[in-house]
Amino acid sequence: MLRNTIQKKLVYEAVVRLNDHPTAEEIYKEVKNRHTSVSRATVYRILNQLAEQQLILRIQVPDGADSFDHTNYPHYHLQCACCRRIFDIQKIAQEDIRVCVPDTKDYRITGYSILFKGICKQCNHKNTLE
Amino acid sequence: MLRNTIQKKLVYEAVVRLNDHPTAEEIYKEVKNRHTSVSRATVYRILNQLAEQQLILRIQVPDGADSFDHTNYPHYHLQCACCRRIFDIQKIAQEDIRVCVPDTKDYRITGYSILFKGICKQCNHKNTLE
DNA sequence: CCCTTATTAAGAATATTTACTAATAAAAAT
DNA sequence: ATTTTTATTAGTAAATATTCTTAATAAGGG
Repeated sequence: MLRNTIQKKLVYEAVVRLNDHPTAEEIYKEVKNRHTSVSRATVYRILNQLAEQQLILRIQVPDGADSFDHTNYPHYHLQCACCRRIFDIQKIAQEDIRVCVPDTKDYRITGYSILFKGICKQCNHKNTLE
Repeated sequence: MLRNTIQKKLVYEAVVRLNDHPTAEEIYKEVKNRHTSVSRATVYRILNQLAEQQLILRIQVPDGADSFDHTNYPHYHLQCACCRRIFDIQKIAQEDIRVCVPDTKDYRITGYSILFKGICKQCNHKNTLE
């Protein structure tokens, strides 16, 4: 059975506190600030465990380390091609991505991970010259 | 300007030949079979270049190396939770994932990458006990 | 309180990818 | 066709990201 440890509490709280889609390394540093002895491997293992339990969400990023997100409400993510950061974007509730693939008796679809690509608000406005 | 080299031809042909979503390492080995002197770094660089040109597609996989795919026709990908392999799944043409996020003047969406999770045909049938 | 065993710290190891450098070769210019 | 320019390459080192290993610790059931 899973045990509740100080380390798990610290990692989860760090993900919630850093609500800017932190990487494992950033979470490690944040945890380290409060509890110096925590090991990097422990943070990685706990992040995997929390993602497995769906208490947090793992975001695959094409160029670099995975990001993590506190899943408080359903939303998508956008990676800015310009500044490379990850942003939340709204979800239209009634639309579900699963309607985009046909039903079948062969395979079963249980979920998906999606990352939108584009230009964020700041970079978009910055590049508009006027 | 980009140059056409033997190495690029070999890498592209290997991706087309290995139509099973090979990793960079698998592509490297396939290329190596035909042209021993090709370097691993060259294969990685060319794969990045081809993906940039959208001649091939990069598939981000949560547990391991990226996969690549010869983009002959539009389709999605499914990773089997059981055997971990990547499979093609059909796309319903008239449905577009972009309708799932609202329009806005703030950010711009130029694309997305998606990976469905589930159970593939073989694993699904194998686990059905009868 | 004791026992079982999940969890941990620390660092080594692995996996994946990119950077570096001198040599090579594609294709533009002559 | 020859020269020139510079993108590309092989080979290796290095960087990055993550997991494994091991002995020690501690959570939580009995």
